[in-house]
Amino acid sequence: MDENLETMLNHIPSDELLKLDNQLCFALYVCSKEIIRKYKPLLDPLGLTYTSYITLLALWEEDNINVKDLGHRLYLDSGTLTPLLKKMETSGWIKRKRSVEDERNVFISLTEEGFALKEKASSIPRSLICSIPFEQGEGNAFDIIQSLHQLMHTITE
Amino acid sequence: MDENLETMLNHIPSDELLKLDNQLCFALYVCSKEIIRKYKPLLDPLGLTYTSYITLLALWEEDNINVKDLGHRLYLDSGTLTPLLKKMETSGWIKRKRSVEDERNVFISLTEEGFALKEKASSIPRSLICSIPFEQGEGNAFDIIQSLHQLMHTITE
DNA sequence: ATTTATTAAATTGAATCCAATTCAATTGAC
DNA sequence: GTCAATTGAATTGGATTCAATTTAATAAAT
Repeated sequence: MDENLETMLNHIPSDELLKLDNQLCFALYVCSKEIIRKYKPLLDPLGLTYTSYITLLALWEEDNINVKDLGHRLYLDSGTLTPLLKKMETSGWIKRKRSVEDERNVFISLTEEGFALKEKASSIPRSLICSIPFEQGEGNAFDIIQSLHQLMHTITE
Repeated sequence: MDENLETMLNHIPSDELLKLDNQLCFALYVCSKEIIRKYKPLLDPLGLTYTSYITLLALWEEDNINVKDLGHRLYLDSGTLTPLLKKMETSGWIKRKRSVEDERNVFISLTEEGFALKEKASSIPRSLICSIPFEQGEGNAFDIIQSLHQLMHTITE
């Protein structure tokens, strides 16, 4: 079995390759949506959406970062981030401040409230993982995360 | 190492659990978005979006299905499907027909054009998998799909 | 120095998605 | 048979996302 992937694929009929359950994209898409849905009841009480949550996760690790770098970290562009960050500023969790050295840059920093939210959010990852009834012996969350990161880097070069 | 997951989690500091790269949701979310982006150049020439593509995949497997069952298959609700299916009808790929036995049901069936599109789409899965430079020895697309399906079922009960 | 190119954010427009509600048809309870 | 509950689609409203464009600031080229 030392044929390469391409050769291997040519031995699989197109009909099989077109089945919904054989699409990597569909499996990712469904898992992503469904797991994000699971966060909702945990985030709602904090007034957070999924996107504002991951933005805070990024800022709790690295504060005072410009929109470009934040977007690079979160795989989001300014079209998504600008309105989100404006809302988060209104909510009082972050400040947006244009750089004086280079006025093209807008730096995002946490407010006291934004930083304090970390405490309240600290139970979320545990709650979430525990809410997923992983089978014994089945690859657990950590294993899957690792595979996905490998995939993520493979996809995005 | 026969402690359960919950006990294990309690030995990991909250700070570690709150890191962006340790979130299962974020890894899924990024992989999902990035891989869907990779489809765009393949789908654009056929006039398909990602959502209409997976809808056709479902219909090529099972034609003449009502909106509810289609939604169940695709993990989408009528709020998403109704406008999508109307557009796909306008494009000439499907027909929507209200059932006479039970007028609450709308059945979706492929037109000749919709069925014929399957030929043109048949190269897409191969093109896509080949466009991802999987490392030797790394889990390949098929392995990941399998893990994700397990996860999908675990998440959605 | 002036012009050109590049960069970072912001804006615009289209598509997607979900949650909640509405509406019509059907089923069930009595 | 009538009223209430349920069901399947459709609708509405809000949020998210990306692609493409615009604007302003800076850097580079000549």
